[in-house]
Amino acid sequence: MQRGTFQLMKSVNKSIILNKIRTSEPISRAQIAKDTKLTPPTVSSIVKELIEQELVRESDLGESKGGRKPTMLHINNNAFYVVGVDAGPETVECILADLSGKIVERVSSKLNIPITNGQFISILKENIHKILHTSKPYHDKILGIGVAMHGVVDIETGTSLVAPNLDLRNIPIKQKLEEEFNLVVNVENDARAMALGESWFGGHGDADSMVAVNIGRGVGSGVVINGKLYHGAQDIAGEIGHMTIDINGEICECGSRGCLQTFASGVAIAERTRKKLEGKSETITGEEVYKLAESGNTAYIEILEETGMIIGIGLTNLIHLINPRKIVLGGGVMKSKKFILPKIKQTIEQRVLSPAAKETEVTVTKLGEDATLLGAVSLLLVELFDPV
Amino acid sequence: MQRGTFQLMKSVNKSIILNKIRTSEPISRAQIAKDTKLTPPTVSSIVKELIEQELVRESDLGESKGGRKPTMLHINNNAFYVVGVDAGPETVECILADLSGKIVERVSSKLNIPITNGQFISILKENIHKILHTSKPYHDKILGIGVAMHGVVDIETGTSLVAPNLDLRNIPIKQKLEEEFNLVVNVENDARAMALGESWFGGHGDADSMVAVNIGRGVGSGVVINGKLYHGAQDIAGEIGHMTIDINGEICECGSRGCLQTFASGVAIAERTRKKLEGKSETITGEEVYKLAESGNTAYIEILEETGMIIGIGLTNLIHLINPRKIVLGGGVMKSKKFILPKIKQTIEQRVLSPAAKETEVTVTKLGEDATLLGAVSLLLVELFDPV
DNA sequence: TTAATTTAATTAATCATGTTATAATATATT
DNA sequence: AATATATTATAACATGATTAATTAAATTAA
Repeated sequence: MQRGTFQLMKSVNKSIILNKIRTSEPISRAQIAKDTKLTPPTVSSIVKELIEQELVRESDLGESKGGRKPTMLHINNNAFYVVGVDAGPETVECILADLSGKIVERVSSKLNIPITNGQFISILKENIHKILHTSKPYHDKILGIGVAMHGVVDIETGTSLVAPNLDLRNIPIKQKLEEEFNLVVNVENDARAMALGESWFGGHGDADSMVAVNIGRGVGSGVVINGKLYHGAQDIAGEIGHMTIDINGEICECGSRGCLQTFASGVAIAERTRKKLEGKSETITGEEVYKLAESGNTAYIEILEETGMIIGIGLTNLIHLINPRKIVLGGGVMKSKKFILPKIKQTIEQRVLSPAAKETEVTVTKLGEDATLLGAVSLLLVELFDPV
Repeated sequence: MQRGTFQLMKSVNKSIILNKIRTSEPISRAQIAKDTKLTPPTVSSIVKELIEQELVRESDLGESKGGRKPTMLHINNNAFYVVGVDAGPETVECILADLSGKIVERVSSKLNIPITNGQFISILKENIHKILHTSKPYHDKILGIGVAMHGVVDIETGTSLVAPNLDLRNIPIKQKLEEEFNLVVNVENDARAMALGESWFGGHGDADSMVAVNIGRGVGSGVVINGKLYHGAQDIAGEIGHMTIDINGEICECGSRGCLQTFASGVAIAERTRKKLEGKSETITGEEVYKLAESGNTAYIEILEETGMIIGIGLTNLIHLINPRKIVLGGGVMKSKKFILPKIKQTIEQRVLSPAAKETEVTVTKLGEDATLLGAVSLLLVELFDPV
């Protein structure tokens, strides 16, 4: 357990002030003191340090409230930059972003499967080199590299233990990239990174807890409690995709029956459509189901609504167990939000036990395609803003 | 957020030391310093305070390891006492326990249903008065009253919002008892209290996370993370009983279909038995199923094994979402552990995704009948030992 | 205008509490 | 007996929050 030291005391306060500025800028020293209950001298001295570190800057004076005008404070978004990598099952995307999540550089590559561990690492390196090459002016301001990797990740060592879609195992991502770039590297599962990015950049104020669920090729989620990712004892907390909701259901790729993923993933929706509506040999994709529904075809609308209902059941189970303040949904399947989201909400409303918890806010991510990339970036920002 | 103050620093260290003594007594000051990384003077000065507060006492000298003999420290279990109340659906039990959980007084009453809010409060008061009457020597050492109440509880106000089996609502337990006894009163849901008691008294060392599941009349659970109960945003975290595991299952009393509770509770087991094995009019209780299984009747054994398998599916969902270090099972149904527990373990082993998480330790509570009562007691001990 | 009042921020003195260094004590080993 | 080592205590020091006083700049009242 963390000892009580002077450093602890200070870094707690520093983190409180920094986050206050981040979430409420522009804000004056006096206002920070009022809101955080810290005393004015404490706020002043810490702000002074933050300004010296260039993390915070002063701007023009604010409006007076019957006395001296306050000097307003802001985060200096250009103080530092972070490299964010989204290593998905088909592509590697790579960005350079500032502290506000503004993307200043972007490159990407397709992955040619099959691929070896070495080739995969090479592609990561190549992309990051490209980003660094085109962004020389920022070089001494780069905090590190955040990698959002699909599959199972060991966070301690930054190793991808299982990357199912690439059919790779035990890729020492952190080690190889730290060797190559001499920068701090944090690796995290992609759904979890997305959750952190959502909590960081999604404009959720200081919601104490949040779960972000990615519904696409698979179904994954990340749990954020008090601004930090909750991993659980063996790093599988939030593994919602293989939650059994139908003990007699279809067999899942994991070997069990009736996992949420066998109903809700893009592939599963397509499959269900085929069974219900088309001849067995017919092929249809999730995307096409959405388009047909969008064009007003009620049979396809029903399929999507049913999907929403089932996702709602899964989320009700999640609410009953984790009871987060907010749930944020993302991923390809949520492109059909028009049909799916209302049913999800309705199902939760009907099924959640406690009247208070029925209010759990369920929304679709506003970060769109870049949610995971920004999540990768936030893997490093958390260390800067919440070092405790 | 908690500010960084000198008090914080100190209470963090105090709590570290107190818990170290609690979990490792007898232990010397020097050993505490080594184990906790605190410096010897810090340990000495805090221990001095703890001895002055009578929370800690010195005993005889320990064995020398080549130098001065260490003076060993212990928790002074008789320094304080706590009243613990288990307000179940049929009875009210009430104990006085010391800091080690040793029960020194015990009384209980049957509840005659129907009952009013006023009558219920009266019975609580009556029981607590009895306990206090027979334990006068301890009076000035009583820390407070912990109440484990079945149903939905608002922890802030200490109000029982819904007590389904008594058919009562909005009972202001905390307020009424604080008025009557002028002692601190903490109220908590019974399954959660049991979880805290298990983590406190169950000999789990310092497992970082634990879920205790009560399977009896209903199915409930409590989640303990870092020694503290995790409540979630609206106090329903751990509500495992109404987790849907069969979207096409039987209708549950909550209105949904296929909740875990419709398979695993004592009543549900009896019902399933009737459907499978007996004529419709036949009545059999969960207890009888166990006895018949115990006597070697394979049909009944199968029913219990099936129950174990289903509970295993529910727990697998829980592991995937919360991923606790340990799961502890209690409640009436676990009397059939001989038949149920192996199947639970087997199911988890088969279904959990990550090899590491398959190792999640699943055990039956060692606290037995008193788990919930000791949980009620621990509601106050947490404040004493972990004030941060 | 000028003086009084209010709000903002800084400075200096103080206090709480952990850390470092040293001393005191008791025991085991040689 | 001499030396080394473990345990605990004490004194001097360092860190960083807090309190109180001070300066600064604006608004409001006279």
